[in-house]
Amino acid sequence: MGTKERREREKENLRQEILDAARQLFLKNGYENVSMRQIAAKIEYSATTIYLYFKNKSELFHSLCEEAFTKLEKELEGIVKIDDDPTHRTKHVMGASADPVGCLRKGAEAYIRFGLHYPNHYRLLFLTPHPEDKDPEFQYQGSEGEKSFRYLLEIVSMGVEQGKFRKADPMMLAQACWSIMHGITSLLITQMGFPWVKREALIEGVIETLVQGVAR
Amino acid sequence: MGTKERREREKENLRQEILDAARQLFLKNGYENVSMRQIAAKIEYSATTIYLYFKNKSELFHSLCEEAFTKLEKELEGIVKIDDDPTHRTKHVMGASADPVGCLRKGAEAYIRFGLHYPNHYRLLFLTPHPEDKDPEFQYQGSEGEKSFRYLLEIVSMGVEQGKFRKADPMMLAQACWSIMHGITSLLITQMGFPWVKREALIEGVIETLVQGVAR
DNA sequence: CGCTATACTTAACATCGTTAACCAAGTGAG
DNA sequence: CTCACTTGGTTAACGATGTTAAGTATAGCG
Repeated sequence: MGTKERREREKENLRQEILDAARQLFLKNGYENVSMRQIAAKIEYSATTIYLYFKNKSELFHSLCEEAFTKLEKELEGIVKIDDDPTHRTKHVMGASADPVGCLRKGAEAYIRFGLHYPNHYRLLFLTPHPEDKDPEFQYQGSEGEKSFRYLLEIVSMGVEQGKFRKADPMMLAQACWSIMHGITSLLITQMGFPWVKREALIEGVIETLVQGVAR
Repeated sequence: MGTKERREREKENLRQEILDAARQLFLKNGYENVSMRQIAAKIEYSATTIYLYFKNKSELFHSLCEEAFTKLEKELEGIVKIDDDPTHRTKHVMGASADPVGCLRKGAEAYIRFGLHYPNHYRLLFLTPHPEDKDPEFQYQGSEGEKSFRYLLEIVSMGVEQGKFRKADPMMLAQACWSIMHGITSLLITQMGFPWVKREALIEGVIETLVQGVAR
């Protein structure tokens, strides 16, 4: 009677194959330049088969986004340890003696490197307009993206609390920090024709500006 | 014998009509969501006529970009006055007594407001990938975008020179500043579903971080 | 008047995302 | 065992895209 489960397993297999093929193509060519037919060809199925597993191209894309966010989250997890209480009402950083400035610096570095290492993923996550994000249907809460942001928020909160960061609303400050990290990451990805100074120096310069800007 | 000139004039007229129609549509719907046929319909010509005036959709789009950059340039011009010498070898800001910190603050504010006021223009300029930007054919020098950046570079150079900004390569610092301005602008445009704090407070916070970060 | 260059259009191509209709194979019931 | 139904896949098609090739009307000049 394991036939039902076998079917289930095979279905999940194909789903993964689609995701793998789509990820490869999206990463190489970018969202706009890969068609459903190309993805289908890569796994040797007909194009319409994909629609049996994903509502449309956008949903397929979003699945990969969540995946990318998880990757980013893992990356940040190594830098800050968060202890999430079961009520989901408060969170606190492990080790009150941790260094917010150092965390911010390393977190920013990790974030930027992540974006530059997976430029197409990053593009998908933050540079491609998602029309449905305005829909009430779409909710940010609980998404993988939210979790990543919480890490940053924790660092900033701690910094403000310890008096090491400029006195300001932590949420506002965290969003400001994010926008700064995002600025350099996205520009380096999209504006490849611009005559940038040496990349390492620029990244270091931005991070320095960020840290100097929020620390007191 | 003015017929030749009249023809010329009429041709230029239609070119402008195309640009006007395209601008309106691009601004309302974004690059990807407007077709050559739609533009053509708006001016009541056939789609192929556009190709007599512009090589393709991308070139049409680039023309509008230059236009948008000019707008931004004008905006910045009001804040900083630049005196460009004819040799194009050196530039210097008028009034050595000018305040770099104040200029940076006002410049950043103008930049961000520009992006938020013309979100689709901004998207076209900085958020849409331009494949041809990697081609050697495309050169950044002399473009309208370069001129805008030069304003920023001048402010920063002056700041460093006067010892009011952190001691660092002015070009690097200017690029860092730009990336910070761009970060908040682009995120506010693209991530409309994110639970931002009050917009004014956030912008103020980012600018404050920027200024604190580069000033010494 | 007739020729030619100009300005524009229609038709077509290849490709896109997506839907509808179809088909073959496996499952379960009588 | 057989018949109906479900499952998982296909082919064909629709409307739309950017772009090119071929055709047409018109206006100006000899």
